[in-house]
This record gives sequence, structure tokens and C-alpha cells, in this order.
Amino acid sequence: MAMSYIGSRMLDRELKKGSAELLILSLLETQPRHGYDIGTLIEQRSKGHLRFNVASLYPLLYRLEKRGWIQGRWVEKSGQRRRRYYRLTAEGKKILKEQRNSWREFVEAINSITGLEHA
Amino acid sequence: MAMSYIGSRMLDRELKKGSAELLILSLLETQPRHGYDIGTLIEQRSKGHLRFNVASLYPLLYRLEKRGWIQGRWVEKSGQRRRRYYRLTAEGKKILKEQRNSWREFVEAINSITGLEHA
DNA sequence: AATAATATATGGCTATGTCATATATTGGCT
DNA sequence: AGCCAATATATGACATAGCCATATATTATT
Repeated sequence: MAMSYIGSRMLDRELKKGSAELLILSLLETQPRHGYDIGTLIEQRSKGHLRFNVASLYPLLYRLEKRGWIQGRWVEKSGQRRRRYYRLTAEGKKILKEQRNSWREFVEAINSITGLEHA
Repeated sequence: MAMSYIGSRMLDRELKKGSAELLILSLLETQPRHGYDIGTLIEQRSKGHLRFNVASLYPLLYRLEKRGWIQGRWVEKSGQRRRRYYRLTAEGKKILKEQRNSWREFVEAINSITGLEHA
């Protein structure tokens, strides 16, 4: 029944749903990357605050590819397991720009309501 | 089947899921308020950027009350439809503090990843 | 040989916002 | 009086997307 809410754990989980796409698109902006790389990068750069479960990450990559925002290709190298590298498409770049603006507006809106109510 | 994604509409929608609790707890910090008041306040203070559907708002209030974070009571006044006013409980204040910290960390984490990737 | 790290994959679960719709009251307009 | 907008709360069915658990396979380390 899932009875225990740790409060901020709950917040984190739900917030991630909205930011996952923006994170991935951002990381693919300058260079193609494979899934595992994206996952570890998010964890490292956020200093462990954000961690994506692989069961969220790979399905999300498939969705983004299906929508035409990213494009993947298999790369096989000797001495390495095969990897699927994703690059940002033209459409993806457009969406990234939109989502960056949207994110900024969202943060401002939340802060305007939650930051020191009386003010 | 929901086939069309407008990009940033998607981001907005999902992000709201994680911030709804924080918004409501924040608005109840200084004074008790009823549901409809909370809904309109969120819309006004965010200058229309955030708008909560009533079908999200009321069930959320019931959940928060069930968890003991807020406490509601009916108020009936002549010349007014009855309203249910919610106030923040001691537990709710604790959670609000946690969620504020969590929100700040979250924004920092996202910005550290999405803000100008090369840097 | 055993274990850890790398790398991708998926079925079932859960949480929560949305759409659509419903009920009631109050106030303003014509 | 009749109509409609705003106020105020309520709920069933649906969609989305991250999580848990588990699986497979390759490479590196002990």
C-alpha cells in the first residue's frame, strides 16, 4: 500500500518526471552520448542529488527517439560492449530551447509563490 | 492515444506533479485558506504560468490532510457557500521546511547540468 | 573462478495531474 | 423572473512516466 512518505523524497521523485527530458537533451547538445554515459553524468554533475534508474533512462531514450528529438546508432568497438550513441536532431534542438525557457519560467513561478509568503 | 507533444507543454505538466505539494504548503504557511482560494492564488501569483485544475487540487488537499500535514474545518457564513479552510499542522511545517530545501537543491542540480553544457 | 563495473532491456506497480462532468450557492444583468 | 458567470467542492476514468526487480552480456579486476 505504500504508506510511508519521507516528504522530500516524494517531491524529488515527482519533479524528476518533468525534468528528465530537459536533462538528456541538454547533455546531448554538444556531443553524442550513450545511455550509460548519460546516467553517470547526471549523477556526477548533480553531485549525487539526481540519480536516474536505468529502468527510467532507457525507455525515455526510446521515447525521445520515437518523437524524433534524438537519433541513435549502434557503435561496436573491439574491447568494448556495443553502445547506442544518441545525437540531438534539428527538431530536438528546437525542443531543447523551448524546454530551457519553460524551465526558467517554471522556477520563477514556483519561487514567486513559495519564497517567503508574507514578503 | 495522445500523440501530439508540444514540447514544453509536456515539461510543464510533469513538473507540476512534483511541485503541487510545496505550493499548497507554502500558501498555508501564514494563514488558513480554502481550496478555491489556493487555486486562484497560485494562478495569480504565478501570473498565469501555473494553473491547477480543480480535479487535481481537491484530491491533493484530501491526501495532505490524510497524511496529517494540513487540517481542514468547515466554515459556514451567511451569504456565502460553505468553505473548507485548511491550516498547516506542526508536521506540515516540518515537511514544508524539508521540501523547500529539497526544491532549492533540485533547482541547483538541474541548472548545473542544463546550463550551458560546454562551460 | 569470482566479483565488480559496464551497458542495455523490460514487466508490473504506483502516484498524480487531466478531462469531463456533477452539484450548489451567490450575484449581476436584462 | 430568467439567465449566466463566478464561487466552491466533488469524483470516475484515463494517461504519463519514474521505480523496483530482474535479466542478459561483455570487460576488467582480484
